[in-house]
Amino acid sequence: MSSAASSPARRTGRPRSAEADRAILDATRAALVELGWGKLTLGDVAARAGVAKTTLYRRWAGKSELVVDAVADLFDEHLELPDRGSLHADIEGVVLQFAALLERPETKTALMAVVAESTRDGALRDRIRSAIVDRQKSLVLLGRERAQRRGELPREDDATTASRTADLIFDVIAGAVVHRTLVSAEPVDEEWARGFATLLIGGLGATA
Amino acid sequence: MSSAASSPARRTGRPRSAEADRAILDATRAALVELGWGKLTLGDVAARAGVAKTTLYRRWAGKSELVVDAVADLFDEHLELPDRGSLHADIEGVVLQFAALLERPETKTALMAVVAESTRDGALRDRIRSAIVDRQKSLVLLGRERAQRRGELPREDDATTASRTADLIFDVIAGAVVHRTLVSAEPVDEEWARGFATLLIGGLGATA
DNA sequence: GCAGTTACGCTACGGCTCGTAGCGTAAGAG
DNA sequence: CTCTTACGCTACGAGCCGTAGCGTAACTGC
Repeated sequence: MSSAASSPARRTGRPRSAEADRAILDATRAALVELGWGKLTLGDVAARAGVAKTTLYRRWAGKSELVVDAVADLFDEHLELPDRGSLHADIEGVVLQFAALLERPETKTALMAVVAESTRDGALRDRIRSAIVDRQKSLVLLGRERAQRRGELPREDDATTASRTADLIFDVIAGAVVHRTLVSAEPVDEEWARGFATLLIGGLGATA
Repeated sequence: MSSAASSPARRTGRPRSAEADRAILDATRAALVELGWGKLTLGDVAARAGVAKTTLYRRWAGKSELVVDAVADLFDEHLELPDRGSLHADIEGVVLQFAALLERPETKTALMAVVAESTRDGALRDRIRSAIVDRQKSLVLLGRERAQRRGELPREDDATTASRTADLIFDVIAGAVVHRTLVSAEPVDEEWARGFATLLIGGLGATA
């Protein structure tokens, strides 16, 4: 999760302070809330964390990488999806789950910014994918599996098309929530989630 | 469109050079392609445009405002939707239309960045809405109207719920395309557009 | 204990971008 | 021909970036 390379056997020398890691990530989130992405500076984060600026640069290559890790923690803690009994209710569940994370000021201001940076930085894009996107996606896959067990969705025969439609559905769900929240700047409340789930399950005909 | 205030009667003094406006916006798009949002500097844009930096600052308050206007021009020129005869085909049309704009390097790197900034700047959000989002939305509304004339969609009785579902559909379409392009970083080709249109019209059941 | 290794805090620095001020000049309006 | 506004140019203080150098702290293995 952090930038620390996967060095399972670091035998010698002074170990890196895990406390400093926590302090830096906490400070990053706090600075995001107060200043937003644009005015956030690494010097300020270091000062808030009570850490030298050099320490911060020894662990993260830049602003983007740091912020990805900082918000990834939130996705770790707040993503779970209880079984609500039906496909419709489960979709409402994922939607409200995503929305709750996106409405935090930390994530709201940070996510689009790092995605924007990632259009020119493949490594950053991979980091975002593994730290954030894939964790959202797992919720969608979980919901589909449940629906298949309930008989609400047919079991896929071909693995390729199954994966392709799963990608499609994920882009539709996550995209709609993100667009509603950040572009339209309207709240994703229960009413909206209900309407969206109805649309997704039944299609345009079902909205009438 | 530009930052020039709506002063219909500017009677006296030297008029602002429209040519400079064009040069600046062209230079901004070129710089976006070469450098991306993050490394784009206003001084560089001014130099490319053959214009003094002060001239640029007299017209735009900052990077975000300038970039919004620069990419808004592209949305002006490239958004239209020929009647393809059916709702399904028209949806594919909007999707490919959006995607073609989003796949340009200028817009790809710029749109998410300004949206990110807009989360802390209401004026910027309004500017994005009127310059970009509303123009996309008009395509969706046009497609719905056509479908209603063809009898593929029912005419709405209540204006309030009609507007609400239109907003929903717009967020779903635009959000899915944006997410597919920028987050999943996969191409929006005709195959994807076909699958998406099928999903949107028929719902999850129709994908089987 | 003691040497070896790595992380930390601190200071300082060149380089870049920002956004503005001041000045003389260019271009239309009346 | 004068008034008014825009332009190009230069210069500037301010802030942030990312790194280097140094002495100190923490932990490991002999």
